[in-house]
Amino acid sequence: MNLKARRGAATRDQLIAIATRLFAEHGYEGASIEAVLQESGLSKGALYHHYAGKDALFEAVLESVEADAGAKIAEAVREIDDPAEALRTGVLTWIRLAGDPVIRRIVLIDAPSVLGWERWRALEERHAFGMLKAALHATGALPEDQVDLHAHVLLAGINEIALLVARSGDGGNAEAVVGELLRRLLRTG
Amino acid sequence: MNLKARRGAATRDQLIAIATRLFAEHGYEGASIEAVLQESGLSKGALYHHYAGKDALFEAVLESVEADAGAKIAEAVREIDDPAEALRTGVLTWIRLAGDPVIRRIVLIDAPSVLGWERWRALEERHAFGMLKAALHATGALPEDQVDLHAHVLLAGINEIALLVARSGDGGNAEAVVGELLRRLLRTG
DNA sequence: TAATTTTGCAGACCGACGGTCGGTATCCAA
DNA sequence: TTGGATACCGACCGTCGGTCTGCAAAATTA
Repeated sequence: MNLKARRGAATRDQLIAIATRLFAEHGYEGASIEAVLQESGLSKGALYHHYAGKDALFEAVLESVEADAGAKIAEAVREIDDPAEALRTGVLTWIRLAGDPVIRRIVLIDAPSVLGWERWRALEERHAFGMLKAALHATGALPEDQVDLHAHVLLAGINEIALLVARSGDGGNAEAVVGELLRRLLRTG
Repeated sequence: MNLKARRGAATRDQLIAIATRLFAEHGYEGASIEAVLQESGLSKGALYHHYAGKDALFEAVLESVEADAGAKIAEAVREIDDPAEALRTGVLTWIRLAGDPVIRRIVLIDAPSVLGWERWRALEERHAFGMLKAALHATGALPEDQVDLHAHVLLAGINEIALLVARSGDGGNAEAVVGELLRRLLRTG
């Protein structure tokens, strides 16, 4: 079970790569399965052998995109010891990554609508949201039972800022704004 | 120009009402134009005479839903003099309204994906976001040039809370959380 | 090595859907 | 009265997501 498995994995990778591009460019609705097949040179049978449907393909794309972003953030934070500083850097990295339409369109805009809020939340729990919660927890600035809620509010605010930054191109200002936002939300008082 | 105009308006109202229900129940993708026509007893010609396409119908639905919510919030705040208290009440009313799937699914989940972020923002500016900005401004708690940004972050956080409340059903806790959130975000320091 | 099963993939086919278009009836305005 | 605009009808079309049968090659078993 090796040659065939490798071929299958390669096919999946190819489909994910192409679908990621098309979903980011045209949105979920605007990107057609047939376009993915045409670009990949594969057949419908191949795609539906690996993915149950268009939404499953989208979910796989989302998973891959988030995993990628997560790795980059982990890398950016790797050598930072101070939890508060790590949190700040991680958030700013995330905002910078959201400059890429792949993140913006797929993760921030289309995902909740395509997967439904519940499935979307479950997936986020394993990625951006999970990381943020862990980082928040590490700072120790919040009571244990408030971490989850604050993470929600904070992530929502961060994502909104990311969209604003992407639109205005004013990346420089984001730093100050995020710093201020964190200070306000984390102040235990 | 009266009987015809009235008939047209009535037809539009009917389409909006039915489409609102179906969009809320099945989401934008899951709700078919044909289902709307079947329930209304109208023809395709009628619908496409009034609306340019499915997304235009959705936008009209969204407009109507937001206008409705806006009116309810305005009503809830009408006799409150203290701006800070009005802000708090308005926000809590909005969260309560988001208990309705019509608001949740259409406004909070599907809208950005269907309209695209830009068109969505422009529409929000005339409704929830506009009201919030005005309310924030009235409190005088923020420097003029920070109102817009804070309104974005605040609305994003509020909407997230609304979704959480809707899921957990824990409406009682929302009050305290929102109060705390407002206090933190508006504290000028 | 031979037989059998499983896996990866092909592509014809289908129903549903969003959207178009020519046509008709009714109302209003000149 | 008549010309044009408005509201609406419904047949038709292309596209899209999804299904199904079939097949060759690899893996497994005998």
